[in-house]
Amino acid sequence: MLKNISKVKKEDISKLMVSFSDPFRLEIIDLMMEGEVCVCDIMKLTNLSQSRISYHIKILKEAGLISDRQEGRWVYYSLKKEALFLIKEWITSLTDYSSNKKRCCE
Amino acid sequence: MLKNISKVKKEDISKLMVSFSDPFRLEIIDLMMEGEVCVCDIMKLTNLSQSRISYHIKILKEAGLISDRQEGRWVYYSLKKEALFLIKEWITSLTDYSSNKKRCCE
DNA sequence: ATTATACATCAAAATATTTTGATGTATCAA
DNA sequence: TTGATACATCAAAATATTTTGATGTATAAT
Repeated sequence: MLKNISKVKKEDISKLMVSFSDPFRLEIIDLMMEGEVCVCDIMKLTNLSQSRISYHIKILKEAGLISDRQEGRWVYYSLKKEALFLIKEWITSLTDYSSNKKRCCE
Repeated sequence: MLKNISKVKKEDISKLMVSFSDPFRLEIIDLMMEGEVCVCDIMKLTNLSQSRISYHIKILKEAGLISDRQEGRWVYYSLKKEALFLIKEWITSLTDYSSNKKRCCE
């Protein structure tokens, strides 16, 4: 059995994937595609409460998907390209290496 | 605001991402990279119980990540390349379009 | 100093997911 | 037709995640 073909660690992938597994987090990620956003931006553009947004932001941050930059009272969040590439690399290894092998005899 | 740049639907992505968000499902997916596996294979190669595996398989199937093929008493599961490519397309749109734009004035 | 803003954090409640063990169904072999 | 195997499904319990509303902290404006 070939296993762990990709160099990317499964625990890292799992955590990153959790980021994408919630529709509200996907919304937030979508907003971040435009560039930096603060919690107040997200509040304006979605109907999520402040603490709810902070909670999801925390998940994204702990997964390593976003970085933050404080400027006065504002904290600007943005997607980390390296994390995006890590996922891309992993999913590429999935598509590249996954075989169509049938069970037997063909 | 540019939004939903990728043609891929957010609900589809979210469901597919849920597939990857559990470490046991990642294990199962990993095994499927070799080709078709049945529940009994997964039982042998992991220490998960039969019903537990069936549960996770169901999640993967409902997300559209895997397909099944029955052969006598066995059901063989395998990754659907189309689903993998869908995810790849989506993550590519994320990396391609996400900007490094700072908040203002630069 | 006082007040307002931006956000984090907390504990409790609400909700969702996962696990377990039991039971059900279909296929096959004896 | 009886028994074994492979797997699905179910309900209950266990566990984890998410939401809410309140409170805390830092920054900045008055």
